[in-house]
Amino acid sequence: MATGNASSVARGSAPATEGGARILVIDDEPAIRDLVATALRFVGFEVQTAASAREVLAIATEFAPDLIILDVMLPDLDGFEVLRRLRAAGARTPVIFLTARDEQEDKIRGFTIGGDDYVTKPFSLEELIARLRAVLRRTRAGSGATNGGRYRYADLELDEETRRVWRGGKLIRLTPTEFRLLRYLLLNAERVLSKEQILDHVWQYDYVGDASVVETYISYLRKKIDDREPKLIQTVRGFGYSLRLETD
Amino acid sequence: MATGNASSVARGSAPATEGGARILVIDDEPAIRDLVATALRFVGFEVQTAASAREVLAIATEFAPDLIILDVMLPDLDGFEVLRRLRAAGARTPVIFLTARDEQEDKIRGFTIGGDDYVTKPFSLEELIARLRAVLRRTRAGSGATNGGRYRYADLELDEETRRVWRGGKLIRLTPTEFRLLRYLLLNAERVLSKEQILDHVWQYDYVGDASVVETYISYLRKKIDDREPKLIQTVRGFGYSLRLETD
DNA sequence: GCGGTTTCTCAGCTCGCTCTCAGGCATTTC
DNA sequence: GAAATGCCTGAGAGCGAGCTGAGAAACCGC
Repeated sequence: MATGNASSVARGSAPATEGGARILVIDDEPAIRDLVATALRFVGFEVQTAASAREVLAIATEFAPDLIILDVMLPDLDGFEVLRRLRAAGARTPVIFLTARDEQEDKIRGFTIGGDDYVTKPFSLEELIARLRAVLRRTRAGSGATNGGRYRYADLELDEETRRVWRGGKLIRLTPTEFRLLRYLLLNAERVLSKEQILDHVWQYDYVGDASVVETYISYLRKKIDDREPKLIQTVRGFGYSLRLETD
Repeated sequence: MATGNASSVARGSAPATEGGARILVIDDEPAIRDLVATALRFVGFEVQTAASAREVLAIATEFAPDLIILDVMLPDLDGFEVLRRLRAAGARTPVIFLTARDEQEDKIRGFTIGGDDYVTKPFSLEELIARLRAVLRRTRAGSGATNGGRYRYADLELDEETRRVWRGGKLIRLTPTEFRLLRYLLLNAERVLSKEQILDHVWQYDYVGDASVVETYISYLRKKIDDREPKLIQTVRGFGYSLRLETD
């Protein structure tokens, strides 16, 4: 089988629902801003960034984003105030807040009500993107038959809302990390993913430690979902892993 | 065995009855107005808002809402007066009053003899939405087979009108908070709900304190309704809780 | 006001989850 | 064939999420 053929897979990591939705990312730390922006662009979103609250309202009008990712702690204005002004201006654009774990919970609460949501730093890209898709799915509801955050490959199935996973119709219990890992593999089915890529997406961005955890978790997943034929998780020696049917 | 299809409940947070009913929300506090509007939109209602009594009559004609949520204390006119004028103008639109706990309750009672109702601030969204559905159900009666605010999952049953709960035909006594929590879980059966989501919906909007109360109440509920097989309340470690049969 | 109920906090405990590490197997390279 | 490298997996340490009992505080009905 030809190497470098993984890219022939059109589906890749951008489910049809993406449709090049526009995302506005606001964070004053360039590292985070770029990390998020790059990751989002890579999976097919159109991304605009800003470093301060001041710019948000103007850009929000001009760029007309479908969703805003907004750091709570900004140098000039507090994220909640930004949301309030947005809403006051009549904008319904859903917002996902980025927040440190212990920034007053009570203030953050109250944002899982509408389409809005929040993600605590440090996060994993997988988790952020999953949340983002969930919000987009919800706010677009009514546009009819959305697949409801359900992903499939061969006889493997994953449901985002109920966080359940089936292999051949049989329910499988996964731990949080196993779930994120499998979701990442599934969304990138047939692609070869390096251990570093996997670490970058599935683990929190501040994770320090080597990539051997990935091996361990692949092993866990294999025991749980790949204990039967046909095997779905393939090792690509020297490169990484891939979720696919080995057709040769 | 059919995977996870035990639910007779219209899943998701928007029961079929909603049918995009139009709700007009009047409150002068932007925070409350937005909170309610967002939550209602999210569960599938069409929402219009206003900040003062003056606007009500005009909008009520133009927007033709199916229900009005009306703060009693408004800067310009008192909510009762608004209702009086509405009725005088021939409008039958049902009203739910929002009122502080100690605004003369007797006065309120006098005004809620029709299809109307009232909710005291601070309220929980769960409670407001439940009341609202109840009023709509009543005023729409005659349109035939409404399920009468009765929700079911497996052998668990909850009656909105009588506030009663059965497990396997046996009546269970629940405290108010336990009831709201169970209702929220039931209306979102099979979904995984985070503790924060639960707090936002089931507890009063001004609750400050951490999410560990949720754990306590889950524990209470388990003792009362889940003291037998099959277990219905599932912990999804690292995410939250879910009401469902674990079919494995 | 009083007794009972309900709500919420807290601390101790348990157990699940995460991650490290080491020895073994497989594959590649020399 | 031997050595080197890459990957697999079992064992186990450490941590922290979640469970629950106890009790303080608030609330309610009379």
